[in-house]
Amino acid sequence: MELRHLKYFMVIAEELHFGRAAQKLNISQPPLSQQLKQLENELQVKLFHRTNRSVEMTEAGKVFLENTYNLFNYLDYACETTRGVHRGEIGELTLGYSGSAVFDLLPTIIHSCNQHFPSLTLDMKQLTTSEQIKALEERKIQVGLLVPPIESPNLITEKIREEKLVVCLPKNHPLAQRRTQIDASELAAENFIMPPQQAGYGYYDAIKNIFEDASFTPNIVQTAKEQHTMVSLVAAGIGIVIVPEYTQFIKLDNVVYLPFNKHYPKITAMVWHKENKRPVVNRFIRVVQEQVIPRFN
Amino acid sequence: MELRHLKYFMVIAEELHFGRAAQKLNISQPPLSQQLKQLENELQVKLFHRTNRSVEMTEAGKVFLENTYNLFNYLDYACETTRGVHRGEIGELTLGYSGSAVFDLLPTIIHSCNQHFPSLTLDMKQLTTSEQIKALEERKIQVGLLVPPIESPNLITEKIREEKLVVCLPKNHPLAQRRTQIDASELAAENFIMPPQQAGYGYYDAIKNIFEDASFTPNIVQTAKEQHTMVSLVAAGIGIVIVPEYTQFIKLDNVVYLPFNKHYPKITAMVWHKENKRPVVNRFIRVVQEQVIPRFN
DNA sequence: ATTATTGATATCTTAAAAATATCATTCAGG
DNA sequence: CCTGAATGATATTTTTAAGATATCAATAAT
Repeated sequence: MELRHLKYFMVIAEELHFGRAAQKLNISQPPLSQQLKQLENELQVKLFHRTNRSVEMTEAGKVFLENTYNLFNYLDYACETTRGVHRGEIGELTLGYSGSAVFDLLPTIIHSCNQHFPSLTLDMKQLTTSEQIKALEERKIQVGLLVPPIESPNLITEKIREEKLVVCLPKNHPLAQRRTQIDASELAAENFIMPPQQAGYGYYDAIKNIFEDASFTPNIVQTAKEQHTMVSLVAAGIGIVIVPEYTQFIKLDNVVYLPFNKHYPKITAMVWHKENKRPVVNRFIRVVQEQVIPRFN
Repeated sequence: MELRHLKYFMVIAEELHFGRAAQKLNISQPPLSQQLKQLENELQVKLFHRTNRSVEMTEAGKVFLENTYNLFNYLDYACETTRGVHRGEIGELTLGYSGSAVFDLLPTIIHSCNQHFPSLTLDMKQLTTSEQIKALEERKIQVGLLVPPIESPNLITEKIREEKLVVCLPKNHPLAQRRTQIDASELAAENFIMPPQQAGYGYYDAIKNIFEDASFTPNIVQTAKEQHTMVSLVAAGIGIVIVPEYTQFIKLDNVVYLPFNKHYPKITAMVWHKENKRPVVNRFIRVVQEQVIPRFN
């Protein structure tokens, strides 16, 4: 059985006339009779009662016709879905993101995808930069939002935005009263909370760069992975912490955020695997490039 | 696109190797490559990534494979259903029946069909004999259970069973005290309730036959279509009525049923259209012939 | 009785599927 | 770095089967 047989059968069923059906199919009548006969032989079912004067459907024919229509509809649907996947318009991908993307970047991406990429199913996983690099290599996630630099030669990095680093300190801290810009050297004597180095070099190095700029070696009293944790430790008076500016969305009663008098940037980048073969991933990247990155620059 | 393309695609997807897939399909490798290429061209979608060393599915290919499996499953189902309809194993029909079939015949038929014809959907309509004949001619019902004789040359009749006619009279009637067999002539002076003649000749004639046998002209005071109605009228003292024996299932406090001292039969028959083309109808008739009729004889 | 209509059949033609032979690329092993 | 095995693609020929033409048989309308 081939789809040709089914197509011919449908047209005969529409016309109930072999001659007209053949015309509609741009073939002559005899092969049409033959093809239908083949179909009936294979099914072992007569699909039409036919005398030399008239054609009418059998009960079984009616049922088979119904099913044939469904089959072709399903085939159309299957082809369209497949094309959609090919063009990257349909599909799912897993996005890794570091904590600092939660406040503004992630909502913007989700919103843009809802608008420009409605048939994307976006799974999301919060991971540190190093976890993301591993996950990208292992194809557990397809795209990561993290803090560069990254080493891997298999991964492509594209900068999304730059955040200023700010200092977060308890409200009752002497510097907090000033409510003005801070010079890094003023922090020389402080106790610092730091992100763990193994979570990723980018953020860690951006902070270390500040210390180098101010020429002092910080006194590190605690490490913490999550932004929330770090800010809570500040509130508890354990020490102070340098965070990207959007962490200011975390508002606690007894912490304040103050800017530096110099621009210390922390970069957030989108990263993906060089040898990606999934169209949906390429399209997602394009949507971020075209819709999201411009809003942050 | 033809089913051949899809079959080939599935085997390539299974093997991920053109040579082995071709072997499995009993064709050589080059035509397999070509057919797949045709499919990909028609879809405008690459279904496999292939280097000269390896074959792997694309995202779109995976989706199309899934759909292809579904398509073939559906096709199998469609063919099986169609064959079932052809053999008369699947389908629905409408059965007409006269009131007197309700008590024993109809339940037996339903039970037999549930057992021996489970995928039959049986619609049922209570109709008089004449209504059934009309409905059979108009193909509104496919089989009827009625009281012969019938005239139409297009209809085939087969006797199912014979019932004795009995007389139904009020408990306080003088004859009711006897509780023995009645001679028809004893009823000469009674008031009679009769079925309307236009409901069908069979039952009416069977009763008329009794009057002729006893050589009197009955005094008809009322007509009624339904057995229930007739018996209720007897209970109300309007008159007496002659009914088939299974009407005794209708038990009212102040009516009794008495047999005749002669056998006055009423026949119930199965009737269907001579030019029936629906396999399900033939099969139903066969089930009744083989399963139901023997139980009543 | 005659003719037009309609699906089936027989035979021939053509298109396309499949086979054969060969090529290009790549990777393994020396 | 070369050689050979593995593998999918390409070119060409062969075979299969779809389709065309001519014709028939049966039926219904005139």
